[in-house]
Amino acid sequence: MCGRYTLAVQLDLITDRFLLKRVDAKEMFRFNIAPTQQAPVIYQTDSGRTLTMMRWGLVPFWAKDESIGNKLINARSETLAEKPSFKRSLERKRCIVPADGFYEWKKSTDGKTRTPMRIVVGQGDLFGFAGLWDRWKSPDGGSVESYTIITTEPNKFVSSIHNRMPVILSRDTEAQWLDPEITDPELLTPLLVPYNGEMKAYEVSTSVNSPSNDSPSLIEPIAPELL
DNA sequence: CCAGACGTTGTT
DNA sequence: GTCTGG
DNA sequence: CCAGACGTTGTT
DNA sequence: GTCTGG
Repeated sequence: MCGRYTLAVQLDLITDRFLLKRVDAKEMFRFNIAPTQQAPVIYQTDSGRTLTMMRWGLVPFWAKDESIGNKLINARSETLAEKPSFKRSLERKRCIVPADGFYEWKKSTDGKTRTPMRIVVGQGDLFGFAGLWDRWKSPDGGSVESYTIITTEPNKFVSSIHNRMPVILSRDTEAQWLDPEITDPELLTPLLVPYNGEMKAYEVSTSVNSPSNDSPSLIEPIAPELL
């Protein structure tokens, strides 16, 4: 599944790649985005595609407190249309989560050790995860925007590393995913399929294990060869 | 009817 | 072992 | 996802 | 808010 990812690119590149109309975020380079942290998310507004910072871990609008978000960091594509926590966001609050890589921990055959791998698309291209978001009003009057990343079964490449993978939207389905006119789950879930383009993966340092680490060295290959 | 949960991954 | 926090 | 805590009474 | 279980 997807519990860590990277976004180490210039904001201009994100703006160009996703045709953004508004950018409500500062320049940043992230090498270890972890649940509960703030990260950039793209969603559709009246004025066009907007990028804004949200908390990773969905807090549905009806939640009594924020803590439910700690559990809702992923949503299974196979069932999200039926889940109370995701159903409404699927219809009305879909988003794209920009990234340039994600981490999966590959278990050794004996199951005793887990090796972090960084997986990238193409030649390390910028891409978008399929996500859902929501806005939660806190008792003190503030509001919290949060998101979750949708998962699916792995494609052939990722299956050698892990048994789930995040949904990476193909470029030509991104507009449909963000289109507010589309609200029928039957039209949306077919977009949530395993990525079918080229991917690469390489081993990285276990320094990535700790969410408090976030430096360029985390994405350096520690083994000389790409898979 | 009301009360209580609302999730995933991974492991067994 | 299981839950919480980042 | 992984890391780190997991508790109470009482005192500062 | 909405669904499931008692």
